[in-house]
Amino acid sequence: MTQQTYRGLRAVAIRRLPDHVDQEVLVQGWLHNKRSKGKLHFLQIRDGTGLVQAVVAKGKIDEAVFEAAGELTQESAVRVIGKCVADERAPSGVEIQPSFLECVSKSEEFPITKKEHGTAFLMEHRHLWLRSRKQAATMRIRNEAIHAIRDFFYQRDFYCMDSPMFTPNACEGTSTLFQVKYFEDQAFLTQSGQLYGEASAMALGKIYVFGPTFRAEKSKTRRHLTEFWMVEPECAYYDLDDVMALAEDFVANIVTRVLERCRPELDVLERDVSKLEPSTSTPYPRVSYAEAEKILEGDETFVSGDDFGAPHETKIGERFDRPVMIHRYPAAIKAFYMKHDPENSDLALCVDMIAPEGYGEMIGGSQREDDYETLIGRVREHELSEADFRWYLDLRRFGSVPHGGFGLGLERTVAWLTGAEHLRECIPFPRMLYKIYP
RNA sequence: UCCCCGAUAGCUCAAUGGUAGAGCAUUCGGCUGUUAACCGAAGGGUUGUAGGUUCAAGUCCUACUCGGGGAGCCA
Repeated sequence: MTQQTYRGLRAVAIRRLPDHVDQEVLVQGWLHNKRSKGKLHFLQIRDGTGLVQAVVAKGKIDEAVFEAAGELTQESAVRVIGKCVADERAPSGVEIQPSFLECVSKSEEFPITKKEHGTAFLMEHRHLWLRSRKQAATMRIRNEAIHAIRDFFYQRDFYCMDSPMFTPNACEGTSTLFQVKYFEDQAFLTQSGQLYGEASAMALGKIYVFGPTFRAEKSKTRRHLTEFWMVEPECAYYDLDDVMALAEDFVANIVTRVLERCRPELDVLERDVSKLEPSTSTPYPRVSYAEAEKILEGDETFVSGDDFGAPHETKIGERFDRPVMIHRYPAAIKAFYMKHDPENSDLALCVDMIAPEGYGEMIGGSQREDDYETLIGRVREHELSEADFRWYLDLRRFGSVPHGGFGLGLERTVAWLTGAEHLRECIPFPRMLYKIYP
């Protein structure tokens, strides 16, 4: 048995139809929309790979089939066999002239119609919203970005070394974590795989962690999710300059790949690709925290020495046509594991990459503290549990080397690539503050 | 946690304190090249909940509930 062949024909993906012009094809999908004009029905059929129209003409097909086509409702499942022909009048350049049409399953009245809907309504119907053109296009771009990420690391001899989702303690001790019951004990959902990534890098040299991360912060903005995907490369024998070089190569590679392979999707999303093109080439601009501060001169909302807020990042990001890397923040506002600048111990050897067009912080990274005594001092200063960090401190006892890495937020990257208004459109089923349905 | 905005037909929205309306969706009719097709007709409402002001409240006031955006935090 197979569903992939029917009446002697193998199903063709709609995206591949231009390769099958003047052939008899089988298309299996759903009715996206129908435009009926008397003795002519235009059926817009989608199958997840694309959209094609089938033209059902009275007199050229069984009367019963013509009638049935007229009764198809939006999102009914349909199977069509017919000749694939090129026609200028067809939206996709090709169309199908059916000789056979079967309604596999008639759809009830579909909640998402051709007119506009509010986001609250659409999110409530996320499971159905994913069928719409723009949402599907966004998901295909997300897919391409994921493959670009894995290929980038594979080609450079990085090993995928995923970190656990369950952790016994907070990684950084800063953000709020989700608590879960772990048999008789308490555990947390990971907020970063980095510390485990460091252990993996000491084992395999260059590694990356790629998985979901969880933040219980009560953030309620278009730039936040409580569950999101993060890629975290970590490399032995890397300093801050190496980390920044890797970060810009990495992002430029993703942008280039998406521009090469996702033009139809970017068109559907009406993304202005000229805004992305500069980001395909490196180097990316690098400014120190001190230099970034000067850009904000005169901004009364900014306090020197503090971290940049979202509006400040936007303001700095707008100065450049591609992502900008801000490095060497005051160590006081950064995590305990970051190495301090030997030239100014008040600064951390860290970098944030800010996306253009106000998409915010895409990457956060640093060179890590590799000296045992210094690190244990920091653990104490931050009042973290030495016992919990025993294994992490061990990494500095057994052949410690300079190392570093960064974390890239997948959804923020996809949001920037697609020009999405909300991060929640960049993941199939977003988890947000108080929102866990569907 | 704090600040701002909103809630009217299945959906998106309109309605000077005075008879609650349109487009889409649905149903019926028309149309052989539609591009969110179009044209004609029909059904569809306890205006988020509870109070209050008023001769009269969708509209003004109070509280609550739910939703949206932003701040902080970060990817």
